[in-house]
Amino acid sequence: MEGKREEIRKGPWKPEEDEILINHVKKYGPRDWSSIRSKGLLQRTGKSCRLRWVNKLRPNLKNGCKFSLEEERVVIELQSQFGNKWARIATYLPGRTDNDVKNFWSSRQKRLARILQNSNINTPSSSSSSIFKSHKINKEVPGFETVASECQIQKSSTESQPCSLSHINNNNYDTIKMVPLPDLVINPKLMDFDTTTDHARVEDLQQISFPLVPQPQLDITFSPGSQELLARFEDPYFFDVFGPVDDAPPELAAVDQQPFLKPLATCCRDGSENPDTFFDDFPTDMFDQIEPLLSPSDIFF
DNA sequence: AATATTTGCAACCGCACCACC
DNA sequence: AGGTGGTGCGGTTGCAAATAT
Repeated sequence: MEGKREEIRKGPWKPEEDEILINHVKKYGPRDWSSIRSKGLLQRTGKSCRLRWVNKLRPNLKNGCKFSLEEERVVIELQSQFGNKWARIATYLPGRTDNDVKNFWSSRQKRLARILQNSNINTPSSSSSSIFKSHKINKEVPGFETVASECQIQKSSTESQPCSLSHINNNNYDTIKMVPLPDLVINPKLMDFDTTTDHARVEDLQQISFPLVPQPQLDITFSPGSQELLARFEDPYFFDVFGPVDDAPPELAAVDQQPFLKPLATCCRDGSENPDTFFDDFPTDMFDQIEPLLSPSDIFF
């Protein structure tokens, strides 16, 4: 029937459709998307064609390749500057689309939220995997809408010390910038974790890179929620979540000569090496009862 | 090994903006 | 000035793959 022929196709693209789209772009350039359908080449909307081209078919895309450390750093920094302007942020990342950046950020937010979640259930027994049993984060999770202060710790010295927030502050790190938000959220750059133990290791802390995200230094007035979480840093059991660190290896002393940022590797379709991200070693069940992270832009702009 | 759960990503939707008529 | 179509953007959803139990 005639109506049937006019039906608009949705869903995953077939290779044949991709080919038609590519040929169209070769002939006419990446424009006139609607004409693809009006010419009967594809039963896709112009919008759908454009999206397919921009996100998957365009040359030089880094499809199927994890964000490198440098890319992560750029996204974090630009997101703090521009907010959720994914298209704009993507222009700073060759081979990445706004969709890539958006998806990356979304995943990151969930991970961060879960880290925080775990930190919220901090009891001596809380590090058991049963308590850490993970769940998909969604809007049904109580408190999901609320967020918090961001705690950013910058490393500058490397003395091996028993670790609590105060120790980090006094001995291992020069500054702790607290950015007031409704609740408290730990900056992802804060810690890396031993996947076999659910524990953060001091050596990991020492090697984490700390992108310099420009943020205003503010007088701190914590919300009750933030104060509560901050108090947990002083709680002797707090690091049951992040792991014991007072048995840090002596070789830590040598770490301070290491660059903060690991060398970058190029990433790509050809399968070349891509460095692990900060989150690679996070146990998947680290976060629970999450609260989402507000972007700095939500707070300052 | 089978099943359940989580994660990452591709694609869609609704809205906004702009150019053209 | 207002209507229409094309395009771009950000948010959301659904599904397949990966991972956990």
